[in-house]
Amino acid sequence: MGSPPPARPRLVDVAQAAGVSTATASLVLRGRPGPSGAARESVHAAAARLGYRPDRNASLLAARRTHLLGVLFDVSSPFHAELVTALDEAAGEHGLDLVLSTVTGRRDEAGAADLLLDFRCEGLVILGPTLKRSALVDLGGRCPTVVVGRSGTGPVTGVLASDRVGLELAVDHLARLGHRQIAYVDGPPGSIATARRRGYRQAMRHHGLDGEIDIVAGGVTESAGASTAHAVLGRPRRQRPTALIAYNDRCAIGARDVIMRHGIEIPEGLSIIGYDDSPPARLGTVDLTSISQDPVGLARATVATLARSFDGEAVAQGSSRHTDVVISPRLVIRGSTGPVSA
Amino acid sequence: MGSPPPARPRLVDVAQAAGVSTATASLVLRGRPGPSGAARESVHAAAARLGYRPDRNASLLAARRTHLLGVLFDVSSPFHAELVTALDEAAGEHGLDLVLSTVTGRRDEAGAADLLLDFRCEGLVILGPTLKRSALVDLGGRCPTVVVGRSGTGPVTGVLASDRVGLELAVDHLARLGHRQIAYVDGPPGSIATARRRGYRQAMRHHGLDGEIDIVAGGVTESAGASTAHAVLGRPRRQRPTALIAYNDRCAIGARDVIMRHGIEIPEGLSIIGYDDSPPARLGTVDLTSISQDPVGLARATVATLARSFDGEAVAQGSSRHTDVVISPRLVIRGSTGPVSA
DNA sequence: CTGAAAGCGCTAACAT
DNA sequence: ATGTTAGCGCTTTCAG
Repeated sequence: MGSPPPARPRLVDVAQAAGVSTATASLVLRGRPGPSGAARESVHAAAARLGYRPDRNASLLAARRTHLLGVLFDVSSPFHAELVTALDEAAGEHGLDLVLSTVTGRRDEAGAADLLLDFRCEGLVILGPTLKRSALVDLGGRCPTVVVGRSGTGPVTGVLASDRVGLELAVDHLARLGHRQIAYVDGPPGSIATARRRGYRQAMRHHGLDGEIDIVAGGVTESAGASTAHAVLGRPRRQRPTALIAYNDRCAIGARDVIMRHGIEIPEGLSIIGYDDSPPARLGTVDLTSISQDPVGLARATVATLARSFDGEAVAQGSSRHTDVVISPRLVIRGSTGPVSA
Repeated sequence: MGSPPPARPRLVDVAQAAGVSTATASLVLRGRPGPSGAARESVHAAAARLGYRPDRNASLLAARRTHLLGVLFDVSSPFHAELVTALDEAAGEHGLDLVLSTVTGRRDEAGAADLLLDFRCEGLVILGPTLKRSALVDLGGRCPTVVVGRSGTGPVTGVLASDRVGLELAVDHLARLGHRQIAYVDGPPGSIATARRRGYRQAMRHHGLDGEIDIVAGGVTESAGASTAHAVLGRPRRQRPTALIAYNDRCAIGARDVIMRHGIEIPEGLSIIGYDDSPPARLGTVDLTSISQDPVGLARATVATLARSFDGEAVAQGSSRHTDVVISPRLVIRGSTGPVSA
């Protein structure tokens, strides 16, 4: 199982071994200017020899800087997984580390956030749309906070990919392939679904397809998508769309399943576009064209926003409505979309 | 975005407001015996009034106890997600909290583990089989360590679900349904696949089905499963199995896809069992019978093992081979298995 | 350029 | 039962 902690070497030990004071050793190890040549070498040598690793907790207690970003996420979300990975990378470029916290049976979102605060994070990243607005504002009041994937409120900045642009990309792509009867499979009640639905309408109008606007009930899950597909396939032939844009990949995949079992080929008989570019969409067997929210872009923007807030001066807490950072999503073209059949 | 940290109240502040010493306040806040009645009340009141939250770092620096369990996991694994959730719950029951660390572009497994050690975790939980044996042994030497899902080595205890029992459950279930031609879809090279393959053989023999043992090449991914299915469907009818047990769910799902597209009904035409009871297996549209490694059971055993190691005396570092805790997996019956067709 | 010394916020002996 | 006093391991003035 493992031995009890075998007394880690401390800074004093390194200093002693290097024949300098702890002050000098500390400076050297953090690459601070001051100590020179001889000192640096012997300290580094000693540290390496002893296998020294600074005690993070002691450092931060003394320095009042933790270099920690707290991330509140949902372990079971693949999208969050990608974001976390990207955030870690981005954080690294700013000399920051991540502390992860997740909602579990014993801890709701507020509790998970408190845990992060207890670690004295310098910034908070909230993934996902489930935290209550009031809780968000509260967090924002205690610590620089960014919420990813939705608009910010009050002191909290939102970092998100534009749903309007996302749907524009999807509709453009399909229109270019000759589709006109492009239906949109709606999501669950909420601001994200609203934005996407609106984006769909707008994009259709841009293409002069006002008359073809066709919004069908859907949802978040595979089975919601399956129901939607049944509904659509139940229509008379002429009224069936030639392409479907779904609220998200899961919903698209559920629909795809039913459609294929109906003997309709994809994309020959029907084109499908999902949203999120999630791992299942990328499977060879699924191969779903999808809108990517560009997790790497979101992560970079998030960390940059946060870093700016503690490096520089406090961010202008301007009008409570325009504190968002909006990036563009990307269209990932795969095999589920093709030219409309003659 | 959020305000700069508004000077958290410290223990002194609480003590002062309550009119007691920091020592008393400290004891009260941690629910330690000593202070009584009057003191307790006023301290709690003061703490609540000031919104006091102890500084975790300072506490642990002083107490040399972090009450932290470090967990090294793969963010993109749904199975790990379940384990993390269950671990958190189990940790809570022992008064412990989790620190999560994951492999990313900038940090390999060793780096992620170092990060955990930097947080002064009292115990380490390694999920997943990818950490090198030598690295594992190294970690085990520095901190009580448990590896979940595979056998331990040297000082590291393994906590795992028995693959032998798992395959027994699967074969039993199918045999009870009348199946005899039960094929096993093999996994990738490695100890897990070896154990499952062996379990399959053994279970078949138990049922007197030695002659039916049928191991086909497979893999980890959906597309591996798809290839396997193609191979099996390419056989002459008589030689086709009536049931398939796959190395894991992903592989099972890939196979299922191909089989269904071949016009074969599941389970009427063929029964399928997966392994891991992963979220996709539970989808209504997939509904895959699967072997669950019982994440909750694994988590409980893991935390208990670790907790024992720092509460009690050092664990007997017995023979380096028998340091495993093995639990029983569970069979989760869904719609992908049924009686063999007459 | 380097060392001595004073904390960071808390806990734990040791006194009282 | 409560208060006083050292530290935990590090950073950081401030002298030398």
